[in-house]
Amino acid sequence: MKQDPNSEEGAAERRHFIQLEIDADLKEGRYSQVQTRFPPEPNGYPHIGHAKAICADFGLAKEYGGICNLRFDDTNPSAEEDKFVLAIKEDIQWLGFDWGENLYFASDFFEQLYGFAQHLIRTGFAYVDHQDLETIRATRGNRSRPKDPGQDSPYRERSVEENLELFAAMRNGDFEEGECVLRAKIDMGAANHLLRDPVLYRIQKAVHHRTGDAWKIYPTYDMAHGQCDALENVSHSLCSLEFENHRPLYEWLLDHLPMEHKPRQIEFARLNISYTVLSKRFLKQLVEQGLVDGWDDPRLPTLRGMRRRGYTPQSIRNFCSRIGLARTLSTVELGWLEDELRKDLNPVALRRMAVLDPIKVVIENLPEGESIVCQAINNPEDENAGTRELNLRREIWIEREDFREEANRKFFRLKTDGHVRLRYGYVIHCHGVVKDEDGQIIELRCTYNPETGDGKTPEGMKKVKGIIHWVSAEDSVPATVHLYDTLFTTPNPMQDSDGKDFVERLNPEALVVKENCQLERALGDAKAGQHFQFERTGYFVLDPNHDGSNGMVFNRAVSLRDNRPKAK
RNA sequence: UACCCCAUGGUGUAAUUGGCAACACAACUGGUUUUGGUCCAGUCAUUCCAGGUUCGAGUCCUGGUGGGGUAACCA
Repeated sequence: MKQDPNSEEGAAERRHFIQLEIDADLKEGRYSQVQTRFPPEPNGYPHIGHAKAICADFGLAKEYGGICNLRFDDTNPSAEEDKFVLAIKEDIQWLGFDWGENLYFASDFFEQLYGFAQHLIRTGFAYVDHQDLETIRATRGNRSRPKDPGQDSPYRERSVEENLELFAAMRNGDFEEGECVLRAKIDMGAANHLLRDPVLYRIQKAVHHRTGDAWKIYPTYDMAHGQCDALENVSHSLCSLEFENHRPLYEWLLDHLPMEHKPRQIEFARLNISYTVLSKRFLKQLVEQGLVDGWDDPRLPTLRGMRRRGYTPQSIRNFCSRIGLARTLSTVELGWLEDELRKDLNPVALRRMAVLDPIKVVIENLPEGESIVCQAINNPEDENAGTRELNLRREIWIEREDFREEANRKFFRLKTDGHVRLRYGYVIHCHGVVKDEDGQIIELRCTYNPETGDGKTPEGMKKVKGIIHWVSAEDSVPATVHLYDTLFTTPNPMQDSDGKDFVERLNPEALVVKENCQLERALGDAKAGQHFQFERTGYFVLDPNHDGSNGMVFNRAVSLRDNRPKAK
């Protein structure tokens, strides 16, 4: 068996910068084992961008024989909900990763984090500030003159006792939201503005999805994240590049707190994919404005959307391994995702015939009531998949686009007075076209050549190049098929600077519904989530959201690669 | 504007840490094929620019240019 150097198994050869850093840390004894964590905030549904992080966090832990925790970063109760905790867990498991016993919530650490804050106050590194939000922002630095130092808060030099008392009062609910915050006392002149006395705790009286109203104050990201990492014994805390300038603060807090264990933050570039958006904000907009049918719409790059569309966990993992991990901003071609799915499905998906846009063909020399049994191969990539029988009958369906009254040489399917082979069947000849009053073709009159079974070309006959799929009318199962295309019409919908809203770049043909499809009989007992290759049209999955009460609905996960030259 | 980060083919990543620019995808050409699929073979870059160090620079240094992130009581 040939090994793909980009597959999960073969990836050992090429090491990305994080692997090299971990190698060095292990070699120099900075850490004795690798411990990572995936830290989502439960405020939305994961998408393919999260899959990159999940694969990195869980994948690296596995590779080094370590552990990866799942930690919910639930420090902002007004944004978070329990349903997202469930959804995130579900998606991670679907992707094929398992946190086992290692499930944490930042909210589990609230008491300890409170103690850390008291420690900072006692050591003179934190104070309660009564200035309002605008004042704090303004005094941290002038945006047009960022080099000027900020101004100290008038409350900056309060006594330890007073700060301790006020902080306890904050916790107790004695203050209203916005009345005061706890700030770190670092350096109001720091070049990195994040170090200009950042806010550590703020008052929020919202109900937390796990701790209810037990807390009136909540730690900020900076106060919570690194400390949770440390408490969980995380060695390598991976995050995206936007947290880069939080790293000095991450380290400052760890250095000023009584911690023996110091995790290390390493940032990598987040994922961009052409023709789609990977930003929670914009995805949310599409869902809320009803521009797509919910978070699991197969057009969306959400994990639940992709799952419903027919993407496999393996294909997504292979994709993540193929794109690698780096600090360079990049946009991956959407085609890679499709490619990985085809690669995953091609060896295993059973072949079936399905006519998506049917046109009737009458085979005149095949009498009514008679049928010819044809042996069809279930999967040419897998002998063990066996064969099935198809009945060729007088009336069959073929694809409307497989017939042209006139066409150039590059079109080698059926033409008037031309020949084409029915897959696993016989060569037919078209000698008549029946149209309705509007000129629409409603039927083709053909004859079949009995000498052409089993792919044979009789002596003296020109070999027929075109082969098309078909379904016998009497045996067919009607169905609806959803065809998907890119969500947007341009590769960088968010970056185009033509002044238009990205919504205007939505692709109206991202979903095309085909309602009168005719499937071969074997598809009648397809199970939800089962993948098929419809010959010549793509890979399809039975939509799990349709129970079959209104007929079957198949989603096209991805088309077959299409190399056809443009035929006229 | 300030701080930080990044720059290798159409795309994404490599380059034994200073030693013949590699892999995959796409594209193009051909071959095989009862799927215009799969599979097979071939073609496709003087590493953003300018200097410098060196026998030797994609890699190190200096200066540009371009792109990105941040400047929240979100994460």
